[in-house]
Amino acid sequence: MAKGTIRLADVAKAAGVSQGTASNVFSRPDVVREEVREHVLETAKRLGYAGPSLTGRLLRAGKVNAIGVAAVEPLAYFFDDPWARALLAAVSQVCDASGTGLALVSAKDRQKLDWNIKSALVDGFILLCVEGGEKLVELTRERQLPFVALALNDDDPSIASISVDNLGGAAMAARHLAELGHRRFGMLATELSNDHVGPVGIAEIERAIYSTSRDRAFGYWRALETFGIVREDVPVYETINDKPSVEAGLDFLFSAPEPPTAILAMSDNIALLTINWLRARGLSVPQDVSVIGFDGVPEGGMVEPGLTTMAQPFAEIAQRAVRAVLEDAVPAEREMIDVTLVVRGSTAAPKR
Amino acid sequence: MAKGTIRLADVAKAAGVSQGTASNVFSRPDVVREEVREHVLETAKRLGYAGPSLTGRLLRAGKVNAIGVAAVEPLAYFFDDPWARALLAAVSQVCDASGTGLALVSAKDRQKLDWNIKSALVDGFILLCVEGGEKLVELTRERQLPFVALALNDDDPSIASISVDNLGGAAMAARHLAELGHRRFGMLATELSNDHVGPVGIAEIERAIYSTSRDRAFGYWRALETFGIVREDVPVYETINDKPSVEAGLDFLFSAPEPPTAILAMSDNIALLTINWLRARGLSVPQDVSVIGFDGVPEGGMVEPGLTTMAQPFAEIAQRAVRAVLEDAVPAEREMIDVTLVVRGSTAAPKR
DNA sequence: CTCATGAGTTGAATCGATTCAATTTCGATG
DNA sequence: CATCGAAATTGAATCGATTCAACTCATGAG
Repeated sequence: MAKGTIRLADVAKAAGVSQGTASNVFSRPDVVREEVREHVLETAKRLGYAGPSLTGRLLRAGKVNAIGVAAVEPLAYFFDDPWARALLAAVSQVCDASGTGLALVSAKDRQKLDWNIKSALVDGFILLCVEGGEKLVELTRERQLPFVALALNDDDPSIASISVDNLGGAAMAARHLAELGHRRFGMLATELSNDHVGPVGIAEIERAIYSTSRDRAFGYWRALETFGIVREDVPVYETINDKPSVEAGLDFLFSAPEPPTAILAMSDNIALLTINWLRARGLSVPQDVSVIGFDGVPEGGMVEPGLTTMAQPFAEIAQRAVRAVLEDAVPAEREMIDVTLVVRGSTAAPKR
Repeated sequence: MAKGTIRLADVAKAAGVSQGTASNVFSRPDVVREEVREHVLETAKRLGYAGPSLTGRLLRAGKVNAIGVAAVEPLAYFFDDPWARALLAAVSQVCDASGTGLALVSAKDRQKLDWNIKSALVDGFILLCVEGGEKLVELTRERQLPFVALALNDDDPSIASISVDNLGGAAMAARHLAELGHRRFGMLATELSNDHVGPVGIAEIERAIYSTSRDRAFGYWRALETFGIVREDVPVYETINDKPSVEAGLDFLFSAPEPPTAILAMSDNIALLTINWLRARGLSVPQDVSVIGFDGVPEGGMVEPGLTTMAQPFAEIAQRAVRAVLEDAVPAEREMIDVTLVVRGSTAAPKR
């Protein structure tokens, strides 16, 4: 019938009311007389009006009612990486509850990421700064929208960020194992520097560019030292959080004359890979080797034996992050959140 | 300096050019003289202009450059359910490549879903119709945007939909096991009707409201019958694709006097739960019992033994779905996609 | 009978960019 | 030197709703 699509103005005219009233029928129905409202609604239906156009509404309102989650990774990362998934599941729950939309923004190469961030229809961003965090922050800043950075490897106080207590958490993890009686440890690290995989020394860790990994290492060391174990005695292997590098790390750690009885894994991902590797070698967990992870991803509770780990309170992190974005995060706000020790089956006293 | 935020008009005025030119600087830079362009760009930067407002641009363009993926499930479903994840990972890859944004839309209760679909800023929808598909389609229709339904349990030809060949795939799965020599089967079904869990008879399957499950059952039967196995001899247990109901189903199947040597699972999820259950009972897979799944989720390749399954070509499905939405799906288009048998370690010849 | 009250309605201004026909500028050509 | 065409620029209309001050019209009080 109509030449183009039906506009609010068309409905208003057809129903014989002003555009203002027609608008109210949809966005503030209580203010218009029931009789009129029904008539307008009916007219709208008759005309096949699809409801107020969002863009029109947006233009005036200036709010999209959605937040974006961004990372310097391909989009699929959000569905593949366990940590990202756990976090997003939590974020989506908060969004669900508050009626906020969720848009995924990402790209591995800078060019595209730039464009994606520039053109995402959102009111603010949650930044997953696992890698390339500064780039991401920089790009997002230009957009002049509120944002909050998660897991940022940077202490710039002008960036609103939420992170977990890596130092304290790692210390708690190491203490747990030491208290069980372990004395020979091996550490499997997440990224410390760019493009490096392999055994690393103390000096390299101290000047690591990724503070998350560095803090976790420091935390492990600090706790172990109270048990008389010095850093020099704890071999460390840097992985890139994937299967090949973790297995290489395990080959390295277990080729030592006195292999470790406990593995300090800086992520649950690494820990889970470790358990599989040990199993395949005929080593049983936790009888032969104890393994502790970090993050508290749901997968850790679904394997046998369950993974002992330092759990991040994903729900709380998500809650705060979303709120911060929605309420226009105070830029100087830096929050630190505690992790909790979750003891499951992958840790026990050493054999003898 | 400016009272509010900087608009394009402000930049134009400050740079001493018309608004039209200023607009061109950003959206069609090639058309404006380099000299002028640089001057405007510089002015914009000086003023702290955040780039053309998306809403303003949108209003004119009428395109958001993003698609929504919707399901009648809580948002977290997209990150928790293996099938949804595999699919979304594939969809996101396509989106990434084509520079299309991705928005997640969902809600368990109808009220909210309605609102979410109405207010999602997208150019079209991909509908995950695992459950409550008709509701979803109905709601989406009102929005008058292109959409394509995946895994729709309905044969309405007026709905653009893409689905896999459940019948043929299931037949291939059953044939694979029968050719290995299996003769005693047990079937663990995904939902056939609403709110029912437990053993089901042939008649109930024939009048199942979910065609996906029904077709898979028919497919299994068809193949088995060519091996002389009649449907009456294949016990079927209807699950709701979660751990408790699957375990109840296994209790049922294996309490028979002659327990099955092969399990036909209608989803990889069920198959994986089955393998765990069997393991816990001291039954080894595939020596004691063979298990075949359906879907081809990545998890199936990461467990030991690997899961034999009928793999959906997620990448292809995603590709077609996204294209259909972006190119305004011809409503009468119904596509059927083949699944392929992926043989891994969970199936083998029966013991003797 | 008048006036205040308030619910309901109207119409025009507004949000911020894009677009396109019209106009100006400039260089090249006959 | 006049003229033509291409390139660059301008200005106004436009997208589709929301908002708010102003207005209408009953109703009830004084």
